[in-house]
Amino acid sequence: MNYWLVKSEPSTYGWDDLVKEKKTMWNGVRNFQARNNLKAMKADDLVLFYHSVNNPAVVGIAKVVKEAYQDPTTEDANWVAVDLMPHEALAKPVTLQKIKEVADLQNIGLIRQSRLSVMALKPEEFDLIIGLGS
DNA sequence: GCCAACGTTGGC
DNA sequence: GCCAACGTTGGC
Repeated sequence: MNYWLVKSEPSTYGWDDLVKEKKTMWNGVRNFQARNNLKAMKADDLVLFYHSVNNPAVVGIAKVVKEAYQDPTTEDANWVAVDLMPHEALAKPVTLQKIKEVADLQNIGLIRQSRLSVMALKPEEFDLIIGLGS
């Protein structure tokens, strides 16, 4: 079991949209590092859902339902998509500000590489963030 | 709205 | 293959 974090701008596609749709195709990733992470996702892996730009915060937990396949929005075989569904909403959002206050979370991709849109989390990092949101 | 960080492109 | 220029992302 692996743990991940994906970012989305709520104005483009937010947690509420995912809950409403029950399932979404996570596509449009055009960055090699993020792509490699998408390819490494396995069914049932848990994915923190992070809102960027407006009130940046982790707002929910999603689950991988379909592993990487060719991104249907492009002919380019470099790019893949996965399918995600909502797993559990966090009782309260874990803000970026909060994450920055936790010493054990200073090494996650979110902090170190703020522009990466799909990143891996260690199990203990995942648990810490879930703990902050419950 | 601004600016820093970073990825990508293109000239040489 | 290097590096400057440029575009995009995301925090503030």
